Amino acid sequence: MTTIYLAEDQEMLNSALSALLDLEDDLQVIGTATDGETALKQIIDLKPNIAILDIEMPKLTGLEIAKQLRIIKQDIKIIILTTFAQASYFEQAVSSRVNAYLLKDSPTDDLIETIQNVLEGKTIFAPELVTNIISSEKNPLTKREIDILKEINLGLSSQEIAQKVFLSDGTVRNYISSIFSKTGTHSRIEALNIARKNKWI
Amino acid sequence: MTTIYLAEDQEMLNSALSALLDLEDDLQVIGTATDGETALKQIIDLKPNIAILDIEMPKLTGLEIAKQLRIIKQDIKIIILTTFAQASYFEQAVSSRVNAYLLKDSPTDDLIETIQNVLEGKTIFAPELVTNIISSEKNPLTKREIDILKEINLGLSSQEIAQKVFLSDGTVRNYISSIFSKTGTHSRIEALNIARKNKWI
DNA sequence: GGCATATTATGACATTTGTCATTAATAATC
DNA sequence: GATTATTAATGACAAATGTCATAATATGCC
Repeated sequence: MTTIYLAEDQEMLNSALSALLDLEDDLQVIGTATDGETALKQIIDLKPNIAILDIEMPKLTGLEIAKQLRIIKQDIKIIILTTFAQASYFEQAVSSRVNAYLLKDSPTDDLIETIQNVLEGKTIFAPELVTNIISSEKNPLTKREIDILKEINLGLSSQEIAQKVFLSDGTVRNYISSIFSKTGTHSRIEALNIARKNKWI
Repeated sequence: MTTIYLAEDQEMLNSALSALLDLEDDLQVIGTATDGETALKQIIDLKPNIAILDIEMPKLTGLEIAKQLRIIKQDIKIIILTTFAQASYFEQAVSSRVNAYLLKDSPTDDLIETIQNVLEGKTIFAPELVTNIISSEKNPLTKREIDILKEINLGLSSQEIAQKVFLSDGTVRNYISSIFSKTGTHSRIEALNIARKNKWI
């Protein structure tokens, strides 16, 4: 009997998947969570054979959970299940030696098949990934620039940002200018659009 | 035997739910789709007792499907299943005499219970709706203003917008000024944030 | 030790943005 | 028929934004 832990923040999908997986007579879902923190604690506690992890969850992402589990060298197969074919996510998954990376854009049969394959020691990456991958540039912005871009995102003016982060108005404007040249843009909104597309903010 | 049609664009949830519903011995899923257009056609064709519809789908939203089905007076129970507790969605659902409105933030048991209740003629609205509803103001912007706001969203400058929509630069700036006063803001990014929150763009 | 990068700052400048008053032609509504 | 809302425009002005040159300090790296 293979034990499974499922972390997925959308309750409907969470309960539907756990019910379905439980129906397979060689699989048993021994726990589920809708946030990352609970998931990590319980996975360490319950020691399932397999963890199926969503990426975007409250408190802790699935990728961070995977990283932690590899650090403490827990013997577990990890399947990442996500909406996003984002290159940066994919790279993080590879570097955490995840056993499979599957898109929610696939049917449940694929998930069950993936579970079987992973159990046999195979590493599975969804074929759609190769074609649909959204290759985001690696972030060229410094910490300060990212901070300022986040304030821009809230709609603050240069002076408001200056006050909030304790810088001079001129300095803030210089940083913004630098953000523009690094993103190849000339306005706040363009820069925000690029940063959002690449998940820099 | 109750026949069900399921329209949900996320394949994983789509297949998980149809498998689960099919397990109930008084329910039968007679078709599913991942886009609204196909869904509407097949619902008219297959005449299921119940349609479970996601709102945000390609080509046609679940709410538009509901509206169409009411116009042609097809005898069908409609359950809207969505992530969003958006007041505007809710109102549209009510005006299309939808039989239930359920959040994906609920477990599958709730969905099955809702199906039973709807069959008995009850109208069900998720209790979380009442507490979590995101009350978006009704859109005070004119068509022209919305058009211009969409261009702003792309990061265009006043002049670029002027060229694109064949207006003078000054006129564009006047419209933007008007958008600000209607949204109670003083900058493009603030206005965009408000418009996004309220789903005006 | 030296080089590159990040952080912070100032001053100056052109351009853009946002505001306001004012005008005018169409619809749409009462 | 009068009133209101929408669309469109101009001119003028203050404020904000974006660009550039220049410079100082701090930190990490070869």
